[in-house]
Amino acid sequence: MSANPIIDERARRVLTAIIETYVETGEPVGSRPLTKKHGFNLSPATIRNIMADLEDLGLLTQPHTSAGRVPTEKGYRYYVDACIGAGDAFKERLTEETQYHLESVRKDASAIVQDVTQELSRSSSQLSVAVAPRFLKSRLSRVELVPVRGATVQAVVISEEGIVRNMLLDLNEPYTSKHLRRISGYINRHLAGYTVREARERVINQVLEHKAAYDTLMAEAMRVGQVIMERQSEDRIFVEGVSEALQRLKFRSRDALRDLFRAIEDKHLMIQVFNMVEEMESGVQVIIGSENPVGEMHDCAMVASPYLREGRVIGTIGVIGPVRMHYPSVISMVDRTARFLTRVFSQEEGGAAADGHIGKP
Amino acid sequence: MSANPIIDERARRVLTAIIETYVETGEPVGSRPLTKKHGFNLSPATIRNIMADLEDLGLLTQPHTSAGRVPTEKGYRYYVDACIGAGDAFKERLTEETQYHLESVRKDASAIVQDVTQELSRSSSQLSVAVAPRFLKSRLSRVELVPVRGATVQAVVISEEGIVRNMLLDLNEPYTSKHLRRISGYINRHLAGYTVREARERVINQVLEHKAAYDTLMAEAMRVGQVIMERQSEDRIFVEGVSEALQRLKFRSRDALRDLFRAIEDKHLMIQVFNMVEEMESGVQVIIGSENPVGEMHDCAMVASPYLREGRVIGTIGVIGPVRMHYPSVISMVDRTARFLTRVFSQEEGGAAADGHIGKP
DNA sequence: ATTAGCACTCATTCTTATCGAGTGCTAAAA
DNA sequence: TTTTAGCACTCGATAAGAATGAGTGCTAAT
Repeated sequence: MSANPIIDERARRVLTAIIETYVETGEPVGSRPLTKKHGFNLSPATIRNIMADLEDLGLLTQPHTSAGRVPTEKGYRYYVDACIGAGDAFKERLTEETQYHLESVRKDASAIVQDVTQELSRSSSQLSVAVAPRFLKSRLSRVELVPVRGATVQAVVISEEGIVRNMLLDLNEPYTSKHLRRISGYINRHLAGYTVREARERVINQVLEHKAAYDTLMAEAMRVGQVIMERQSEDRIFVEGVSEALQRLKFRSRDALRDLFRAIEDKHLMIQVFNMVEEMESGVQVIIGSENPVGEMHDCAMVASPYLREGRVIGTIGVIGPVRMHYPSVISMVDRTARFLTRVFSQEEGGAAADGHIGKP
Repeated sequence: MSANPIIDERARRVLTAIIETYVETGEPVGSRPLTKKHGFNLSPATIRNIMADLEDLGLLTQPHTSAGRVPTEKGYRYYVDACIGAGDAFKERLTEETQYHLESVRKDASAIVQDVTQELSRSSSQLSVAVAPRFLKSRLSRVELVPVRGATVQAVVISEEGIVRNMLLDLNEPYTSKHLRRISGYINRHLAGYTVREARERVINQVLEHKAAYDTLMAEAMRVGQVIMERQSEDRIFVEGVSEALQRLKFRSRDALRDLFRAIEDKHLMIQVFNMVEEMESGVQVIIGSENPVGEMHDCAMVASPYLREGRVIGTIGVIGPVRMHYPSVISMVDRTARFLTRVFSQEEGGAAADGHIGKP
């Protein structure tokens, strides 16, 4: 990860300096100004030679013959991989605020992620996106059915970690409370303790076994169980900080910007990207420009990290920003944020999944 | 509403023609092209005279001395008030699709509004916003408490219309299911049948009466009731169609665009605007440019309409677009959409508030 | 009351010239 | 062998001028 052997230390320092001043100014950086600002003990001419080498390696380009140098995507990639020291001065700042916001009012799992996403967008001044925790690997603890009216019931689904999801669903016919308890009883008996994935299989087996449903309630229970399982695995995506994004993301054309948002609004595309991040598994991932599988996102970079519960990935959070962004600080913020979510979802004491602390006066 | 006496019929026709071609082309419209396209039996010179009159009235301007005319905000206002016939050819189109989408999968109240907002954004190709139904005037039917873990419970709140809301909350201490039933029993006994507003008062009175809470459960119940009431009145705002908006909303500066989104992301400001719409009460409202109380929205227009349940306003839905927008069609779409929501929330049969029809194969 | 004609205005577009930051290359210095 | 100084060259960006043409206002004729 650290020492990339292609170029020597000096060239690396130059590359870093170029990228960092380019990120700052947004303008192609020339050799003379670079020597002024940075304390290299080298003349512009020497810098130019190094620049030429870096250009041969494909890490820099010139927009036109007589302009300064601009980093290429490959250049950013190299910079991110090899030039950013692990320990930087950007690590403070985030956590206190975030924690503060979360501690003050308790939320359910999705709301926590949404809040944190918003927080991340604010602190990074960037568009921020996340997928809500998925409970595919979470173990079901209990299901309660609350009659609403007619054949409609509200299902309250609780995982072993005390994470709650709600869904409205229609039964085949109105049942009495007593019958509803029977139905949820069936479900709890057969599915409690299993992950959503396992439970789904069990439901299917049960349905097959009891094809000629000997008990209407049992059949209803199985059907309800199935719907619940299907809904459980649905993904929910949060997008926060549109206004921040508008400020930062300068695009070739306005249409490109619109296409980006179209892509972001398209669940499937985002899921695709998030999956990519999760497959890597090793903390913060940086996806630069055309590395992104989604074409509409070729003009921007994404910094994202999965967050875990008990060692398993349950979701992803990250930011989308211009390729020309301040990676060290953003990477650090995303890392912190993902770790924070991991901590929240892993801590055992029940508070993490509650919404609405009744204030004691 | 219809006949505004300031200008005569012919001038009105000219104004309408100018605004409509301007909306179409986006360029100042001159006298000669206007006579070509439209079948006025008048020469350019005459049109110019009429234009000059309209300019004196403040309904038109010229960007510079020798350009065509452009409508002023006042011009749009006059056009909207006096020139748009009530019946137009734009009334078809929306309803079928929307209904289709809603009928296929059932949702809870907020989700319905969110879906419809998205639909409105798509069909109008505009940024679309809405406030979720507020139940301040809705009557409470029942509250159920489902234990989650420890002292955390999930409250399922059901209104008399079968509309459901969920919230997690922490009790003072863990209670058994039996005790929880007692607590919800108290709440249901004291608050069922009252509107949120009335219930809130009752809670306060109850608390005062039983200051030296003779029953812990009772005290807990009252506290829970209070929290539920407070949460019930919270507003939730939906914003859909950012990508559409980016396409349409051309702004003086990009900063102005960002400011607009900042304003939209600011709940309080949006609520302020929505309140304005609701106070008018008479169907679709058009807020043009600087008529908007929110400064950041001076560069765009908003077309919005409250939606009702049983004659009472419970929320608002609308679109935000450029001042230069095709008002007749947008007004019609917003109107249709609001009426649709009104119908959905007013229809008695229980389906409208259900989420998750269990498909019969 | 309407229209034709004409002089005038002024944003837009195109051309041309200038400027200057920055490079590459070569030859000298270290 | 590496670094530096010097110089010619490139090319975007800016500015100034000239031509274009759509559109108006005004006046006089219909």
